[in-house]
Amino acid sequence: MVNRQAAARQAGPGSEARPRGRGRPRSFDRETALEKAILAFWEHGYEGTSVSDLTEVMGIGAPSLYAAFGDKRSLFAEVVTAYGTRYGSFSDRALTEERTARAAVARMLREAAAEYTEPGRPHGCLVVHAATNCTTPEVEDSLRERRNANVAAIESRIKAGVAAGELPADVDTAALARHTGAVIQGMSQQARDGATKEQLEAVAELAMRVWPCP
Amino acid sequence: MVNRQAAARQAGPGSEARPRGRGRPRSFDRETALEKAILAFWEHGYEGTSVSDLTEVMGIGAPSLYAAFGDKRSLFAEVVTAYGTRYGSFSDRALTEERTARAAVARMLREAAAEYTEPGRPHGCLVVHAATNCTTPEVEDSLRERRNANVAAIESRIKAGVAAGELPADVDTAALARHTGAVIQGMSQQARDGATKEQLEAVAELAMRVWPCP
DNA sequence: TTTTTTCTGTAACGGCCATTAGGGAAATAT
DNA sequence: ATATTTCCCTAATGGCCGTTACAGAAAAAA
Repeated sequence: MVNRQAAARQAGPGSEARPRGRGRPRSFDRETALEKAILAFWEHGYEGTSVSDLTEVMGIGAPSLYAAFGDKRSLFAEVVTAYGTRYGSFSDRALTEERTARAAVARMLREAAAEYTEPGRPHGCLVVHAATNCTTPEVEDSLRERRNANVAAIESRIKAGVAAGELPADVDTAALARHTGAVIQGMSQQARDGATKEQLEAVAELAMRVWPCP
Repeated sequence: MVNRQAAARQAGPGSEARPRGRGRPRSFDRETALEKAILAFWEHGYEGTSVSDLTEVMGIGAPSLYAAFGDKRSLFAEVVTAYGTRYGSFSDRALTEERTARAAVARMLREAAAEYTEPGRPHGCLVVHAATNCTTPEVEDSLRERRNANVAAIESRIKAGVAAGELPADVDTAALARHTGAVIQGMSQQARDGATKEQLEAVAELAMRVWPCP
């Protein structure tokens, strides 16, 4: 019986290159299914997305899901990682590619305004919203650690800026970093609550006024 | 059978004064039970708190809960209202009691840092976190409306400040208000993620730098 | 072709969810 | 005292949860 598209036999790009096994190959593209799972978890959160929801949007049966991704927890873990590389990388890029700490943070905030309101996909940030009030503490903690790591990365970039002489030596790097993290997370919440790209860009621009004069 | 404390016969203070009915009075204090429900929903969110959890912390059976508060939805609605008056009123007080818009917002942010990290109770704001990724859209929307109403109240106070000549007439009141809302919501998230009162106060103080010089 | 391996679909598992029916207990009113 | 009203406890409801046994289909290897 072939009631679903039997496309992409060869295990889509980016999948762990299995040694071309002997049996029947899976009939769905793993990466495409993972993308659907990302969107579902992004929009409805970890507990708001049932396995039933997942099998529906991924277009596969429950046994196929468990065979390809393990249980719900490990699928979510993979989703979070893939989200980071596919949708959350703007943050790291801003921090590494800009010449000054100030420019890095300004770009990070400006791009967040666009990313969090991009049409055709869920608003806001998966890492901020997908595991709030989670019955499974490990899941909630995993995203909390990512958020705190993000703040730490911002502080580390700011410290580098201070070391480079861009900023006064007495600047409170920890407070500046936490402020940036709070603004980003607040922008994500605002995006979920209906704020537009332009409104968030105005917030981002305002937030940069806390920096010492350039 | 009397296995629970039979205190507070007279329907606690603040309860809707029933006409002193004829039958057996309820054996628990409604306000105390409601307070326990507030704490439970505050910490674990609407869907993260089961009716089973509620009956346990409230110290009553499920039928008593349904008789006294209606179903889970209406209990949550009452919880949100009571939370607003018992724990969330600092915001309105700051907006109405201070002489200038700037002082009002500064106090609001400063007090949020303390409220959101108060020991002995859940961190952060119930309105921000208790209905994220909710399977019941009405519940999620009800808190969203409260958040947006809060931003609107801030903007209204800022506009009054402009009208009073405290601020330049060309200030972007909407952006300033949304920025304040985003910072508060971000502070709430940071409090949930482990930030201390002092760290949040530093964020609040930084955030006030976006205001035009006083 | 036959054999072997893996995937897929059906259907079920126990467990927790929110909610409530029903009977007996408790307290007031008479 | 009895009658009346209301509450509380036990236990159950149907429904969805995440997960998996099982059987058969499909494709590769021999």
